Amino acid sequence: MPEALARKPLSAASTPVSAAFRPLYRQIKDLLVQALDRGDWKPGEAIPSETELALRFQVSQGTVRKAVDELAAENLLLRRQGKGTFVSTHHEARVRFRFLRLAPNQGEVQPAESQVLDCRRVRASAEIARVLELKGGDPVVAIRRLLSFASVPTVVDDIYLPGALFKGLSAELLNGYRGPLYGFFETEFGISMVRAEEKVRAVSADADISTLLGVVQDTPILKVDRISFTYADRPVELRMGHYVTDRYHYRNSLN
Amino acid sequence: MPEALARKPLSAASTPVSAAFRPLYRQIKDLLVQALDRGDWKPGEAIPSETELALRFQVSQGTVRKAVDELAAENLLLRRQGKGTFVSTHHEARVRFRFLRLAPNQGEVQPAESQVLDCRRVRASAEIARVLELKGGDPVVAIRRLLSFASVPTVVDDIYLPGALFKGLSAELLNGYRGPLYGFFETEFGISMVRAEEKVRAVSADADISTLLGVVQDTPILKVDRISFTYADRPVELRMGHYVTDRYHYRNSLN
DNA sequence: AAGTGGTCTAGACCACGTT
DNA sequence: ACGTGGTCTAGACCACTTT
Repeated sequence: MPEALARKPLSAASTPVSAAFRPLYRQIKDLLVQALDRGDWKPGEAIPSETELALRFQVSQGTVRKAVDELAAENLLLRRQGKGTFVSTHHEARVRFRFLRLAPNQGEVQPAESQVLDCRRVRASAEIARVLELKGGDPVVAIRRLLSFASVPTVVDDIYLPGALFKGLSAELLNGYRGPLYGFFETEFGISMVRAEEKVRAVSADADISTLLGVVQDTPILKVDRISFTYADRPVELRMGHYVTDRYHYRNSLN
Repeated sequence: MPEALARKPLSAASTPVSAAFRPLYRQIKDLLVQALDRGDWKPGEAIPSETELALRFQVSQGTVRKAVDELAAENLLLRRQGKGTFVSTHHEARVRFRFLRLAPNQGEVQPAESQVLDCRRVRASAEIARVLELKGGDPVVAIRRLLSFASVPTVVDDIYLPGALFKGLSAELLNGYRGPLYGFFETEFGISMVRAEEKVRAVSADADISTLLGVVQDTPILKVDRISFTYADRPVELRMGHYVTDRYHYRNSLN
């Protein structure tokens, strides 16, 4: 990790043009993200203490604090008073909750049962290549899975992953794993999902989907198209979800 | 505005039990929210400067800063370097964007044309009373409106408001107003929508809705049930939206 | 030049969890 | 008792906007 930071980036002598002014704490934030991206500290682990980081970067503790504050606000880090600051992991209900917006109309959230129906390696279509920032024809892993709650089929997900990042991924591996998919990706492939964008639409269930979900054809289905990003805002997953929303709904907060 | 703040709330002598420890900046934050709720400063106006507030509350500027930081993060306030800190208003595209999640599949966001179809005063059903924290039978304003983009009908909203807060609201008034509904509520009734919770489902268009939206019956419709809250987390609007999502989608970010 | 928010520092002390 | 994050302070200086 580099030590000396520019306190006056791009504004030394003649040009006080601060068009690209970048505060110290933001530079430190970037360095921390890079470290996370490199895997210097694994999900679930503690990062060095604030005083330690302050020493390392040669800035005051308050400056490190502000960088960490922002990363905690973005949910990349998790602060726990008295214990330390930890790398977020999908092996926590709290994080999982942010990525599964489906909630029951009544009662408590049930754990989902996941069943992988298909997992094959294919070549990226133009559309998928564009979204995942690959070249057309690049290898891609295509997964179809069914999520059930209390044995009621509720979600069919079609998932596309860059083949280069998920070598050796198979239906057997996936079905042998208990727990959230993103937790699996994290521990088995070192890929942390950090953020996602979703587009939600109402569509009709086609023959395929209606069969899998056990509903009559043309039942209204909530279609959720998701692009997930890892640390440096690199897209690493395209997911098309089909939700039955008679007993469940997609929850959202507007702030 | 009260001046003296408890620096050690509920933990004076014998019991250092900080079960209810409340930092200074949070107390100040609460005072600021109360002031906003009272309407001490109107949407769009500047609040006093940080140094002014620090003086007023008898704390350091940094403590005021932290309170304002949180309110800015929650979008109640808007900081503008060199100019001041302003009360958020729905008369800004930036704020409106947060509350209208519908975006076109292609092209830029168009301004919506709003047409109020109905506005009447009714008595709250048990369900509506529960959500709006009223008594069953309390007066409620019921509005039905149609949103169109480039003359294409796209959204039907059924809106319910507490009658006591929206006296004199009528279809004429509503239709005479250009701009976002929440901006209208803000300037005409002093009600600021600050936060909302939504539940999204896929349903079939019934006869009513399909006619209004110009689609065939049983077309899949995105149904968006929203509860909006004003400053002290008081619910002040129940809204049931019906979106046609062939050319538009509901966008969302997972962080 | 003056006023605003934004950054950075250094230090004191508190709350929380672990040893 | 110790180490962690959390709060609060006071002061210096920077960046941005307006006068």
